[in-house]
Amino acid sequence: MTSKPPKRSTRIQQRNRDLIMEAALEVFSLYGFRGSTLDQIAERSGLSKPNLLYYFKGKEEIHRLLIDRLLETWLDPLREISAEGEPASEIRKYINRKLEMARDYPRESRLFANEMLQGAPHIQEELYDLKVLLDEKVVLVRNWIKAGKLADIDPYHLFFSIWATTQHYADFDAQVQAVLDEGPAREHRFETAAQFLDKLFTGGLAP
Amino acid sequence: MTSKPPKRSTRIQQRNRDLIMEAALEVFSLYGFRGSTLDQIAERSGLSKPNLLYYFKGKEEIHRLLIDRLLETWLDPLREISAEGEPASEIRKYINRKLEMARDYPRESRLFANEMLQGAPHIQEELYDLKVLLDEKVVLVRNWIKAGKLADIDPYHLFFSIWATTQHYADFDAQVQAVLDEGPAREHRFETAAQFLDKLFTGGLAP
DNA sequence: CGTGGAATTTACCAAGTGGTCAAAATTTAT
DNA sequence: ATAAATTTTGACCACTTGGTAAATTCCACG
Repeated sequence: MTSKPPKRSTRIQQRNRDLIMEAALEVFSLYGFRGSTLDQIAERSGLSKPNLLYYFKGKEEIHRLLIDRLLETWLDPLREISAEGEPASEIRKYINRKLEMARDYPRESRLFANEMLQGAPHIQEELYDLKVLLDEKVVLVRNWIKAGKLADIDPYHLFFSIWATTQHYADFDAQVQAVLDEGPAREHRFETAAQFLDKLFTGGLAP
Repeated sequence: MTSKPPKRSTRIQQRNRDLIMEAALEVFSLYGFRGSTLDQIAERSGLSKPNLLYYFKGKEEIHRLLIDRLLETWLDPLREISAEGEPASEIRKYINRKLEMARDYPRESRLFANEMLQGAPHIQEELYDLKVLLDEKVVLVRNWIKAGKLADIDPYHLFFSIWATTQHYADFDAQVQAVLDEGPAREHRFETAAQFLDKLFTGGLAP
């Protein structure tokens, strides 16, 4: 009955868990769950395979923890959309934050995309949480529309289009880079994208 | 030196090759190249694994043929954008065709997405062909802008946004369906999407 | 028919896979 | 320093993987 002391994790545990998660993110985001191997993760992390499995129960657990960690921060920008702000600027802010995330965390975006492509087998619950939060914001947008502050568009598809256009720069980066000439066009693609999306949505959402 | 007669393929060959390609599309589009197995493809096609390999040299060849076939038709809508037509309606037509393809050929879209997520390792050449064609259309759009028929936006990113928003409904269908309430909203998602995208781009591209 | 090529199956690899286990090495606390 | 706890490794294992070879069945044709 005596519960053992909290057993706080040591420095080594912290470091190695981080190393593994980092390597796993790299691998899973590239090949998806089924296409990734523990050997790849082991090599990238600099640890041996049995050593990985000393820190995590198995491949599934590593993947699940990655997805959990991802979803935690993924929805932050959506949460921050505020009913108080000016509609146009709230949406612009949201687009910009999403675009920054695509730029700064492309692997997380690809991990998510991989999961979606496979039909989201591991995150049905989390998708429900997303729905609840989204429904809230949809009401908010509907009110903006009713108040004549936004064009009369379908809010769900508005969010779809924002997700699609911003995450595209992470998920399809290979295509984006292949198509843009090397040099400034390629290098400043995120700035140009920000400008373009700003114009597109500003014009497209004006009442 | 005597070249053998053309050796036209039999009915059985035709049928089985089709069966295999169909099954392979299903599997590859879900799991990507590394995550898919010949056994899965064999099972789905109703043939035995050695029988698959009687018709194709190996996993790589099947995948490559699928990608080749995909790219052949993938660019058709882009090719059809005409300098003669009205800018706004040409772009609207393009968006609608792309959306129809996402609806009718979601597996092809996901196959492409999988390839992109992994950095497009197998289709660097084809991406160059895409770039050539796209550059052509970019000039066209630039002329429309110069003529004052379109807002002054970056044409490359315009195409990125069209690709992203339309393919989203195939690639992220799991998310789209999870978020939309079951019933008409979910069932008519492509019609609603068409309406939304029409408004978004019409408004966003008006000069 | 029956026979020669086409199609299919059976029985296999060798390499790669996720995972286990006990022993060895190392770190930590006393 | 040394015992205890933690960390790491090497040797494995059962199963899956892409692929092969030979034997067998099927089938169109004279």
